[in-house]
Amino acid sequence: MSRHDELRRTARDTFGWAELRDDQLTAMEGLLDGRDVLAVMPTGSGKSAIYQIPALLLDGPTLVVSPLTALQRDQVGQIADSDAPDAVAVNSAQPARTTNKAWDAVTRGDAEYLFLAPEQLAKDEVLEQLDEIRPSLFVVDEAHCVSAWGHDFRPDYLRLGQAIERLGHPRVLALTATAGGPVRDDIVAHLGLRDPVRVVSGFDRPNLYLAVHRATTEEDKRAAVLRWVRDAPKPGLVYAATRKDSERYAGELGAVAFHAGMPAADRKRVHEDFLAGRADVVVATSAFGMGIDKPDVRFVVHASVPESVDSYYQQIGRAGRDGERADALLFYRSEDLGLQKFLTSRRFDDEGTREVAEALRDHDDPHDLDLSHRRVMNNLNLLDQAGLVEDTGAGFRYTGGDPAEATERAAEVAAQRRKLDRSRVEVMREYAETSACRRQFLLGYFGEALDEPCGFCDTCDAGTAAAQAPSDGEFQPGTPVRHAEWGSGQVVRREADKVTVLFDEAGYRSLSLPAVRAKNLLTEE
DNA sequence: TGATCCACGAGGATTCGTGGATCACCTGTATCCG
Repeated sequence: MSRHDELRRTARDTFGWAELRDDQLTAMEGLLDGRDVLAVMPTGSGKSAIYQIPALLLDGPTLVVSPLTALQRDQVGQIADSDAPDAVAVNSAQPARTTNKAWDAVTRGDAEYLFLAPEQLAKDEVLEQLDEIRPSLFVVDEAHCVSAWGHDFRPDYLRLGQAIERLGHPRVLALTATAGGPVRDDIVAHLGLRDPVRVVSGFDRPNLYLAVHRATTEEDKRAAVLRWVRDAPKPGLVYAATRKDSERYAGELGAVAFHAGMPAADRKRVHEDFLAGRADVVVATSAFGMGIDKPDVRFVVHASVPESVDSYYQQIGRAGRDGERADALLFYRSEDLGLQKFLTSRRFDDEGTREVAEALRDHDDPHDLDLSHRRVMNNLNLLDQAGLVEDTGAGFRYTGGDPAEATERAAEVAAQRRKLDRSRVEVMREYAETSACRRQFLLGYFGEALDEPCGFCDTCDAGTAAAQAPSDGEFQPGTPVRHAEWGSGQVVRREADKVTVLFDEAGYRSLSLPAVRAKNLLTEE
């Protein structure tokens, strides 16, 4: 039997899936060949199948790293409903007895799938257990979290690469629904994927109507949001930048709020009410959405600009999954970018970095310092990225010399990261302010070309998009270029008189084409 | 980064502009304690 047939038969007999698509098969075959795989596919396109099926054809259990315990529960339940072998989860929220039973089941081979959060893999005893059961497949679900959260919020995400090595580098599958080029590279680099098979399926969501409503004052914007949402067909989602704002809009709209500051029980209820259709409109911070797969969401409104196109695209992707028309509308004031810049401008933790460097130099465990876990890990990650720390598997080896100098090198790494974050905010500005086709803009950002303006966004309707279409073949997206000051980079977008480049060091920059031509600012490489 | 508050001072009489200080704040898991 051919491998395709074998995969298809397993899909049908065990999971009841009648068909597998080509991109799913390509990714699965990569795994069966022993390759690492990075799969970027829209939600609802059967991403989980990519590991669930090969897992049954490979010897040894499958480890799935997933960011939320709620998602883990859903997945365990979904597998339990199929004819596949058992799935179990290990996390801090369950009784020790349940965790012990889970480990036993995986060790004995009774359970095939083991779900964990990345924080579990930071624990020695967990890695020892995993070393014994020798997983044959290491899955990182929602892999954009490596890039989105690993650099500050959940630093254990950046340690997954070391965990993979420590387990003898089983084949690795990284799965996500949103990742532009730099995010993909970040995932590959931090997980240490070896020459991975990259499967990227289409980003376009042609049934989403893209539009931006510009406002000059906060009051005007607020009134416009309220007016629009009241008249819009429901259900829908409104994203606000702050918790306070989410509650205020919810109050004014007679809708429900959702943010991470709410009690867990309330959050659960909002989530369930929205899915069940008991709540028409949820006004949320970025906390809402992961794991939401509701087909008939008619709009995703942003009452304030988010911090990157990656986040924006992920959030509007929750609309119109049924394929019917849905609206993705951004209410924009350029002043709102300031808040995002503030939020992404983490100050470098000079003192903490030096303390961690000193502890490592003296062969002390940095976790014994009087610093939070997050602070220790973030500084450790910075030192690692500056090339001053080596993970030997048994612990960290410090190669940084003088801690004061090491701190300076780490500061440079942090500064570069900040530059990239800020330039990502600037790309959001460009999306909001462009008169070119918004769909071409978004798809271009993710490295996908759309030859003609889409005809289904506000700039196309206004007739400005057509005028912005580039007239010649110079500086096409994907072209490697060099700039005297900003070094090397890659073109990500091209309009009639403007080109946007992602520079390795300086982040995203937009340059005026007449100036580029007149002063010969960019050379194609 | 940007909004807001307050003190201050010119110069005018309950005004108005300026500058400095202050504050705003998105994401989850694990662990400990009562």
